[in-house]
Amino acid sequence: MHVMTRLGDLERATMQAVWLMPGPVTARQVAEALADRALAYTTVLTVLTRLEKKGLLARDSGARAHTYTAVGSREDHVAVLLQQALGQADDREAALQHFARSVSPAEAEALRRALDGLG
Amino acid sequence: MHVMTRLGDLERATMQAVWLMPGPVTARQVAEALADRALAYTTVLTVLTRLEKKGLLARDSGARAHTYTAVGSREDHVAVLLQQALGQADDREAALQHFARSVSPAEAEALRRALDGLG
DNA sequence: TCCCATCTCCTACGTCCGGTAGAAGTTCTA
DNA sequence: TAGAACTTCTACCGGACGTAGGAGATGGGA
Repeated sequence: MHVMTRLGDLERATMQAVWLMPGPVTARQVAEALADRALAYTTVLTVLTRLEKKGLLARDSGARAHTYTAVGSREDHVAVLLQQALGQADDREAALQHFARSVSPAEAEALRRALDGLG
Repeated sequence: MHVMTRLGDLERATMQAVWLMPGPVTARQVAEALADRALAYTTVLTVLTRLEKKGLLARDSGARAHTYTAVGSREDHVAVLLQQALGQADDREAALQHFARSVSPAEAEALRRALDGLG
C-alpha cells in the first residue's frame, strides 16, 4: 500500500460512504450517499477517479456503470495513517508511550487485548 | 493544543531542527541547521512565522534576533498526529487493534510497558 | 558619529492539491 | 431513434507551501 494516503474532506467523505455500503458501488450510489452535499454527478466521478489513482479504490469497468470497491478496510486505512504519524517520530517507542497515555481507558484496554493476542 | 494544519516538508524539517537544538533558537541557527537546503534567510523566517501561527512554535521577540521555542515536544506532536489519525476511524478500538498488529515486536513491548504503567 | 551587517516585516510568485463541474462523446433503452 | 445515463477530458478556483526580494529598523565597530 503506497504512501499516497493524503485525503481531502470530500475524498474522506467519499471513502466513508464506500466503506459503509456493502459490495461494489456505483458513482450514482455514492452521489446519493453524499446527497446532502448536492454535488454534480461528475464531481463524484472525479473524486472516485482520484481515489482510484491514490490506490484506495479499485474500479471494475465491466458493467455499463463502473463500480468501485475499497481496496482496504477502514481499519486498514487508519492503521496506515497511524503508521505514517508514527513515522514522524524520532524515537518511535517513546512516541508510542506518549500515545498510550493519551488514549481512553477503554482504548487502552483494547490495545492491551490486541497486544496479548499477538502471541 | 488545537488541530493544526498539516506540515509541509520544509516545515517538518524546521521543526526537527528546532527539536534537536536545546533551548530557544534564532532564525539564523535554524538556517544553519538547514544549510544543506541552501535557503534564503528570509525563507527560514517565513517558515518560522508560519509554524508560530500554527501553534507549534512560540516566539520571544525580546532580543534583537527573535528566538523560537517548540511549544510541545516531538513526542507530543506525534501523539497528536496519532490521535488525529485515530479520529478517522469509525470504530477506534478496532482500529487500534489493527494498529497493534502492525507495530514491531519492540514497539509492541514498549506499548505494553506504557499501558502497564498507566495504573 | 556614521555606516554596514543583520534583523524583521510585508508582499509576492509559482506550484500542487483538492473541490467543483461543464462539454463532448458513447451507449443503453423505451 | 431520441433521450437518459455514463464516461472522459479539461478547466477553474482557492488555499497551502516553498521560496525569496525589497524596504525599513537597529546595533556594533571604525
